[in-house]
Amino acid sequence: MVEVGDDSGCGLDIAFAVIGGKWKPLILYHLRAGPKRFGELKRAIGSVSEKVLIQQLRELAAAGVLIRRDYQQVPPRVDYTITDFGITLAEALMPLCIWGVEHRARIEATAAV
Amino acid sequence: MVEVGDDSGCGLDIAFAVIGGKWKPLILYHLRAGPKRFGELKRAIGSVSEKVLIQQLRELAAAGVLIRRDYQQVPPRVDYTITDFGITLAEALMPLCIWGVEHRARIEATAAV
DNA sequence: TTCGACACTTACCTTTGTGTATGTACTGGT
DNA sequence: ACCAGTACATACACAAAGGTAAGTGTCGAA
Repeated sequence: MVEVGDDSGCGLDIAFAVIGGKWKPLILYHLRAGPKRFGELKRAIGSVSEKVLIQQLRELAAAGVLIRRDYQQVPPRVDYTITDFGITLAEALMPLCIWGVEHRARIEATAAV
Repeated sequence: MVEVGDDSGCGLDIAFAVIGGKWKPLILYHLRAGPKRFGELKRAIGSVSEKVLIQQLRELAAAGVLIRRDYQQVPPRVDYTITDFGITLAEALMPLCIWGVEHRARIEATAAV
């Protein structure tokens, strides 16, 4: 879990305490469209390991941005739903999303891809 | 340097390829107000080490979000200025900043502070 | 009856990121 | 003569983050 650091004046440290984690922004992104099961998320993201996916889902749930719902069935059935609180975060993330799309070419040209 | 990963559909991977680094968002935040010298940034941020600050400044410069200006003086005088491109990124970061400020109390209560 | 799907868990290992400590070349102040 | 400040560089060390591979228990399909 990422920790809340020194007061930076702006709230960036707080935001990154929640979305800091390789796959967390992507998880939020995918959950905006509606609840997803663990396996669905895994396939949607692709290159994430099960261990880390679970771990980050739990941390996001602990922060209150999503909810884990267990249907108590066997074989197991679980899904994850974004909360209203989580939606506010996902929305704050959208401009970055858009920025990335707009500048993808430029950044890919710069970075050691 | 953070690498550009798989195409995630949204542009989040691109954005995080640029601002991924513990102090990069904060550097951008401080440079919005105008050019700053290395020492000024260091004092402004506080708990960053010189090594990492330089490193992240160079990476941000390589990505084109800021410019390093060397006055060729001795003792050395250098400052860092955000570019127009960098400003677009800093602006895309603002909603997260605001989100953090608004939800600071809630997150600090949740996190292991 | 063996296999895959489901949603995990655990132990271990590697990579990445960040920090510490020290050194450099030069100057201005005391 | 000595120390602080300037903007770094470099070697080393450490911790966190992420990945790999294996195992869990139950079910239904082949």
